[in-house]
Amino acid sequence: MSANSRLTIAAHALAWIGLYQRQGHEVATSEQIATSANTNPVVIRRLLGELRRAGLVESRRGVGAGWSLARELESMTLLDVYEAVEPGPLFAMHRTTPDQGCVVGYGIQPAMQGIYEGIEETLRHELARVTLENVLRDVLAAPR
Amino acid sequence: MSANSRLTIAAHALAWIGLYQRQGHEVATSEQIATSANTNPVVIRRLLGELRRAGLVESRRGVGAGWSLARELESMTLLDVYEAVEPGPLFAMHRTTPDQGCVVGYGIQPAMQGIYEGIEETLRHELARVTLENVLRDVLAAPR
DNA sequence: GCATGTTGCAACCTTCGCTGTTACGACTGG
DNA sequence: CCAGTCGTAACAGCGAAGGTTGCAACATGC
Repeated sequence: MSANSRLTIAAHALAWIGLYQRQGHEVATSEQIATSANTNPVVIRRLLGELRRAGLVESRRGVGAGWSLARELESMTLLDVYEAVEPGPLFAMHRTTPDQGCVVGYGIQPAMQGIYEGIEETLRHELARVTLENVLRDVLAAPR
Repeated sequence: MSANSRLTIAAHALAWIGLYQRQGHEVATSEQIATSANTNPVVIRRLLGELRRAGLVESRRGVGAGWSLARELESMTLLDVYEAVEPGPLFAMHRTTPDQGCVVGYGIQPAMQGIYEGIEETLRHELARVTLENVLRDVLAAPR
């Protein structure tokens, strides 16, 4: 599976904003987050833009602008983040329609569809069990 | 997540070989399977080669050559197939090391690693619950 | 009202993995 | 020896994602 770091970076950004706000700051800039994540500010803005559409963060413009949480970290789960930044299904069907004249070619897609749906439902359930507060706690618990 | 059809095609190929053998044939050719899956025989050979390394199928060369199952479909699970054809982890870390001088940058990777491992374990458990016999049954159960 | 700092967003390049395709050697049964 | 099939390398095409640059939009302070 072509591994995708979008969920990781998004969690990183949310944890960073959350911690920064607890230290008394109002807003965090994409520049600061990008430095922590060692990437480009535009990448962060793109990701946070998707999180904003999902109602997880807010942004201000102008001088003293930046990003802030729209909800408490306790009320955000990895599922919220996952659905905000990962569009498609986990497993894909054939890129071209299989031979509908063949018994297997005809039945394989509905069969796999049903199986995959169950598995993705379980995945979503697991993601929903982890809040961003859990993530931040784990981050701060890392041994020096 | 960039969706990947490898697991789907591999399951298709195994179901096809299994059904073909039940119809009294000894071996299936990559050409036949490719026709059913509407793709190129080389793609099938590559995938089946990985399944052979995992001990799920066997191949013969020479005249009358082709592929056969190494085990019964009942004893193969989607987890076996998944591990044979999907190399990496489901979720990736940052492509570049985050800022180790930042608390979040320092702790984020171990934190996410632990979370992801739990989730992937659950995913593997779900995949292990589905046998290729289940898949073939679902395939044949598709309404006409 | 102007300077400043930041977001919003488009455009483009690079990289990477997968698929598709061609080609050809290796192998084996007849 | 011939024919059919696997085994595998090589390469092109595609799409997703990240990285980068550039610039307009915006809000705040002076």
